[in-house]
Amino acid sequence: MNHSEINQNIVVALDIVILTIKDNLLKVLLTKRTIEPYIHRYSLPGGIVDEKLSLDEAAKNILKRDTNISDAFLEQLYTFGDLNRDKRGRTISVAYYALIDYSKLNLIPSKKYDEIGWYSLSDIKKMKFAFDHDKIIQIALDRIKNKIEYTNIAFQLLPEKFTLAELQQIYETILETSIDKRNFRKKIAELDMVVELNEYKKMGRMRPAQYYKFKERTKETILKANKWV
Amino acid sequence: MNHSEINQNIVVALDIVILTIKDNLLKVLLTKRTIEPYIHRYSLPGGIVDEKLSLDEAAKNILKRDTNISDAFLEQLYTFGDLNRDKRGRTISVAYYALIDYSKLNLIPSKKYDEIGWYSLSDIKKMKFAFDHDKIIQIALDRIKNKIEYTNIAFQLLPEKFTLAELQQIYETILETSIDKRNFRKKIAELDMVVELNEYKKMGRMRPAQYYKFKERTKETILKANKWV
DNA sequence: CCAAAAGTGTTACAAGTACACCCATGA
DNA sequence: TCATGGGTGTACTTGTAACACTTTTGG
Repeated sequence: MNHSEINQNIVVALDIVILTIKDNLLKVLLTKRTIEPYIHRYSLPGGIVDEKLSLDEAAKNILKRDTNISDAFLEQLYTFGDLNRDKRGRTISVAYYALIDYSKLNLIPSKKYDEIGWYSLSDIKKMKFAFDHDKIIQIALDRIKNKIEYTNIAFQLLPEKFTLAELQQIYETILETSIDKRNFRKKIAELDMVVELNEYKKMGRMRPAQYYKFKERTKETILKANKWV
Repeated sequence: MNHSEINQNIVVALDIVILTIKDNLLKVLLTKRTIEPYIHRYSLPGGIVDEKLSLDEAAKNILKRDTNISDAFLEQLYTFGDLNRDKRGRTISVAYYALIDYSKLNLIPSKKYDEIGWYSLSDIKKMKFAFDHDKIIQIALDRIKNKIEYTNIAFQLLPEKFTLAELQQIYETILETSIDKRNFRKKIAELDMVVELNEYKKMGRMRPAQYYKFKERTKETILKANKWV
């Protein structure tokens, strides 16, 4: 079969679940659609894939376009390919998810959207979404909840310098549990992934908290060794 | 943007890494191409996605077409979207992987292929592949190696009745380790996922081995609880 | 009675969990 | 001096790993 003979009518879109933590809440970047279909519903940042870009490049471009961030953690999530996802015609969406440090953020409003903003999980429960974007978000949340357990991706949500309480808060927020402070610190020390700095965060009239930084900021690392079952 | 105005020239393909275990070796189903491009190289079963089928349906169809199996474990793996994957034009491939019980197998030879067959990991190392199919296989192997640790997917590689030695062999083959027999049996018993049968497998002049079956044959189950880090 | 794989428990070690008090600061 | 979050160690429980012998069968 020659490629030019293929008469396949599928549009390839790409959507990104961009996550951050602000005020101890996990938040998703969403836009409110101003055009049909699904006008006035919320949707993920995304677009049609430019055929001259690889999927990873296309994802980077969208992230840059909507957040002005170009070095975040960005990973493919899943490809959504049900029929009738999009009323306009057959469309599959390659979904990605990104984790960004809120302090690095610089939102770029787009003409296409009248609202672009961060919404917490409790906001999301009440909202109506375009396409299957609620499902995409749910799968992204499941993924990060799972992945934070055995990798160091929590890094991506923090600035260069952070306190151990801040790091712990990231875990608690994502896993929706509380963690014992002493056990947490013991484990982090064992993992040998952070270095203490000689700087302290002053917070009102409390004892200042020591700042730490990650040894390897960018690289995703598997922390847990495999056991056989 | 109206869908009909989109002039995007990307072909959506779908490839499946079909895995089984035979003679204590993990094997992949491959075909040798008889047409250009990549003539005489090995490739995964797959094809162009029919726009009238969802991705999951398309994957099922291909699995059925090439193995005549319709109830196997089949899960989306990853979507490969680099430029120049296919010399003929821009193509992305939504890859799936499947685990099947070799004893259920009934290969359907296709005109398109002059050889369709099972190849072990040691075979694969020496072979030349079409497209990026070597990369796809590697990612499927990584996935199953990881997933066998915390789910019951090993089920899918065994027939209804099996002995504990056979189950253990599946784990040993996939994880490429040896496991202590007593510890393995203890763990399997704790997981409460198998039931003993009053049937025994006779094997020459050795003591017969008791047959077991899985409690829930079809459902994928998460076996390991999440810890916080 | 021999060869071959099936089957079975206990001990030692590592990892995870639970838990309570002192410290440093600014108001 | 007091209120607040930062910072620390130890005992207990659970899970994992190491290890050797008896059983059943057919030839």
